[in-house]
Amino acid sequence: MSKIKLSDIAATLKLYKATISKVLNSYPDVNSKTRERVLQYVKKVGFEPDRNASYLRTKETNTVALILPEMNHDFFNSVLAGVLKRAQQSKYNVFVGCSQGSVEEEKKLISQFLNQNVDAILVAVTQQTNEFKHLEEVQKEGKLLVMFDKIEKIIDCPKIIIDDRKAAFDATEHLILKGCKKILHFRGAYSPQISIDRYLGYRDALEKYDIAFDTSRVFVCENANGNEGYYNAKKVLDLGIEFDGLFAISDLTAAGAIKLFKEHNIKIPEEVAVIGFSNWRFSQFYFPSITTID
Amino acid sequence: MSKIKLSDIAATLKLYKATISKVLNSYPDVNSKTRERVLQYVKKVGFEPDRNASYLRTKETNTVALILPEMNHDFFNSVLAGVLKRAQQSKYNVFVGCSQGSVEEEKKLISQFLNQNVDAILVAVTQQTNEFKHLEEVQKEGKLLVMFDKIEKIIDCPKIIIDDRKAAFDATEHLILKGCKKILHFRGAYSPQISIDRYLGYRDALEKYDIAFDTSRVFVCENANGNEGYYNAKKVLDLGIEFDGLFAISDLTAAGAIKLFKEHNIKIPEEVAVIGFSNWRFSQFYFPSITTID
DNA sequence: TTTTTGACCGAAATCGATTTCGAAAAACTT
DNA sequence: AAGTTTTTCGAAATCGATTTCGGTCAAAAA
Repeated sequence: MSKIKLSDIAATLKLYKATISKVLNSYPDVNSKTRERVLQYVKKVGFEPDRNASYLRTKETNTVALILPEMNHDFFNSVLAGVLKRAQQSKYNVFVGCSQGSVEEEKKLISQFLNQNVDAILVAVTQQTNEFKHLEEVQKEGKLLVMFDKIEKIIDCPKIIIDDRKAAFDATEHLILKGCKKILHFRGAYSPQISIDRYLGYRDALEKYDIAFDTSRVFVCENANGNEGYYNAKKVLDLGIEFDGLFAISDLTAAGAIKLFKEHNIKIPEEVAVIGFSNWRFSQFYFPSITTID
Repeated sequence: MSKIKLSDIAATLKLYKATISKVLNSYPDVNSKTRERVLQYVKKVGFEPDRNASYLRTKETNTVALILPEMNHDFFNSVLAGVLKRAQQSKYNVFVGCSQGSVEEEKKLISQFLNQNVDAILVAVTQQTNEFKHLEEVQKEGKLLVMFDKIEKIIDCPKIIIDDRKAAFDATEHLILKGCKKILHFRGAYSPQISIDRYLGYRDALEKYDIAFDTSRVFVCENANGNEGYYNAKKVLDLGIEFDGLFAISDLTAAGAIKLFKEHNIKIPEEVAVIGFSNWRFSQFYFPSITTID
């Protein structure tokens, strides 16, 4: 039971397929009466031109690709949900790929998507991405490239990021206004722009309120996960470092730290106020709720 | 800068494009020497046939579509991650769609994906899906249909589900073995098979250990979200119902309930042991950790 | 009445691959 | 050496749409 096609319609309407196509693509050179006749019949049988066939002439597929560095991450999940919703409204279809933090996978995905002739590629590059040939390739083939979250400044294309420095400043200021003086910072890895910016925002806030910056209060969480939060919190206690606040690079890191604090009967937020980053959905079900940057 | 194509390769190698194509599709009627020559050159320039063009003759697109009823849900997220990973290994590309719990969206998505000529559609139907024409349409067009999680028994196709009844039995049994006698059950809506099965598993366990089943200990969470867990827990307290355990339809529901219990200084797990369902990743960072069914 | 214009539609080329079929060349039989 | 089979490759059709271009016919202009 194969699908109905342009020539079938042309045959039953005693027209040529070119005419049908012209109606569907609103060319002017077709009589309004036959136009109506075609439109009615097309609607009746629910015909839609085969997208893959159309591509050959138009070079448009009405598809976009979204490449995420990881799954099971509320931020990327929200992005995905948003992209899907918007695409659906415009009858676009969305390919999704996960690079799993690997540049090699990222390259493979981009190459595959280009081969599939997507109209655009939206990508949040991995932490490790330090070459750009595969990204430039997208533009060379005349496809739209859009970067978000983790970006490459070298590439000239639309980019979507948040003002991490400002947000981190706000988060730290929030703790300061609550009375914290000795604020820990669990930062991300050294190279990504986002962890640098959040670190700088943290320092900006300390500076504004004349709080001395103390290197020993900053800990690195390479992957910004829960375990790192847990173990860095343990390190803080082991080292006997004084603290009354914590600004963590992510909610997951914050949650890990909170878990350890609770195990040591450290009261939150009385003894230590904690703020995370990203508003992962589950935050609201902590008790006490984690404060977070949305 | 347009992509290299079959005829370009044929031209430089002084062969006809048919021959190149035959090499790539391992037809037997091509001399092993010219085969080598072609393969080498193809590898050198990194040529891959245009998938959309190939489709016209082969009717295969090397794409599949995955339709999820909701985003931001760890189970579906894991499914997505798994599908993407497996697809990537086989050089398949994956379209993703979200029906947002609406049958209409589900229909639109299926129609769009069929129009895009995907090779297969994997779908977890919505709660509300009660007609099947759009699902049968997939099979009518000769595409593979696979259902998972929420399924329709009427449709004859591969289906992937977990043994909810057994899992719920195990969860409840776990609580009983910990000493619980008055176990609450926050169940899902009435109609979906999964919430029925989990409810039955709960009763199976009570029966096995000769614990009287008490209707008043069962509460319905239509959407199995955190708020419902919270408010049903409040209802339990307001009604003065005795309890020492809770088996919740989902971890989110469990988390909501735990939040309320903590607000009332009810100790977990000393006064009430809680078990959820699904092993959402964040569970492990609760303190105490939520017990859950993976 | 003849010519010109413009509206409308069809014939055919085209996109980039795949696949069938037939021809030429090589290899093998008698 | 003539006939037969096999190997190897090219010519052309094909998939389902889009798009260009030219032809027909009626209406308007001369």
